[in-house]
Amino acid sequence: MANPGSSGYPVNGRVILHIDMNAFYCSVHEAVEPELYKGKPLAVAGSVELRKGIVVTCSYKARAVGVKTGMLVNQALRLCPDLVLIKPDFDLYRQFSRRFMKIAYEYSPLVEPVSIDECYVDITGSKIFGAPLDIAHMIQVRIREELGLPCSIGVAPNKLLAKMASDMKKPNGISVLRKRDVPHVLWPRPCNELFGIGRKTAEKLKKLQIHTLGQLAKADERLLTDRFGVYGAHLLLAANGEDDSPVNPEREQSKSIGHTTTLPVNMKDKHDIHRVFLNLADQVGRRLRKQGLLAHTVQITIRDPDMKTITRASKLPRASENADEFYRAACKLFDSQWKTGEPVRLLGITLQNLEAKREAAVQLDLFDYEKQPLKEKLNKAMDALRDKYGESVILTAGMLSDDPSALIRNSKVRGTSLQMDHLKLKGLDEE
DNA sequence: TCTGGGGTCCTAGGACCC
DNA sequence: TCTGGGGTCCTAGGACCC
Repeated sequence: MANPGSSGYPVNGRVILHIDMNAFYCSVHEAVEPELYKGKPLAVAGSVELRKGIVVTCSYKARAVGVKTGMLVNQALRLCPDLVLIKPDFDLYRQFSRRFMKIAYEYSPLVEPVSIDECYVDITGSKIFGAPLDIAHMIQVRIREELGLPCSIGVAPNKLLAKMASDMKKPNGISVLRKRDVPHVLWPRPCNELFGIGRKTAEKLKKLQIHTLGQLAKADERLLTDRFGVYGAHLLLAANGEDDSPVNPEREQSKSIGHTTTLPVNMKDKHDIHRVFLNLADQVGRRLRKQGLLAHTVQITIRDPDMKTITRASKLPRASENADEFYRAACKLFDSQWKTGEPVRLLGITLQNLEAKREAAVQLDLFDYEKQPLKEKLNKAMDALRDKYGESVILTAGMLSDDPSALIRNSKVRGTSLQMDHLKLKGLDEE
């Protein structure tokens, strides 16, 4: 930064924060139910009990004894016998995600959500709130006091360095990374520590005798572009700490909404498999409607027991928000692909090509003109019910079997099914 | 050791149209 | 009947991230 002086703001250039929530899922559970979880070694692990799951996130207490993300639950329990396992609750995480980003938004309108637990904030114009470090500190304190959640914040002249900075001190850290720090902080590190370089790219770089970020920063541009195309030029800039991409607050609309589930046991029966799709279609449909969107494309994912994964997609005749249309499209795709008797390990439905319902020119043909509004009302009624009473209040007929696939949806099914008729009637009357 | 579930972005080929 | 080239849409898969 060019002579930041006492203000901490550069004469030219930007000030970017990267806010990274620490052990987000576990921290949320700790904040919501401290009496159950506070100070204990925690792990959020996959929702399927009948198969060995893996650790999605774990608390720092668990990390201290060697538990890591991606580890098998069994293995984690051997390392940490008193590990508390928690099922993921993505609705809850999304709710807390919105709340911490709202706090950031009070300091600048330029907030870009990157994922559920991190965002960039461009505070170049936020001088009235104080120096960059003061703002970072205020945001961190407010997130801790108002939401009960820890976070790390990186302060830098661009997004890339802010992201690297927030990673340097966890939990509860605030780190500054300037351009001039790049040679001594970044360059000694291996390539895969740069955001955007994964295992595959790191391996390819190794073959070019490029092992550290310093070597990458000084590599021949021709060599990189020959090997990686446009991406090569980007790599060179990134290793030098250069990144001029803007903080883009216009990213709030999802590009896709999907659900996948690893089945409790490998499935071979078409009807069982279709039931799982009904379940998945119902869940993605509900999330789609919650966001006021329509989908043009339905994609299914099929994984076999050897982990070989394929996707198949098809475009709907017109944009839709109805689970039954997603369900039918998914089954059709599956049936056209699947050879009878082949075992399946995982199934998924992802809705793509999304469009805001408000802006959609909904084209109703004559035949559908009458029944369309009715279906919409029914969707609304069911969604309202579930907002009020929880996900498992209403189930479509196909989900009410005693086969294992019905349990994937929600383990609370059995507990609430008795109240179903009562709630169903009450909710519909209100509509 | 035998691998979850949520995403984004990019590439590439084939179909189709002009 | 054979020919070129550009553009768009759709689909499949790979790499990456959290």
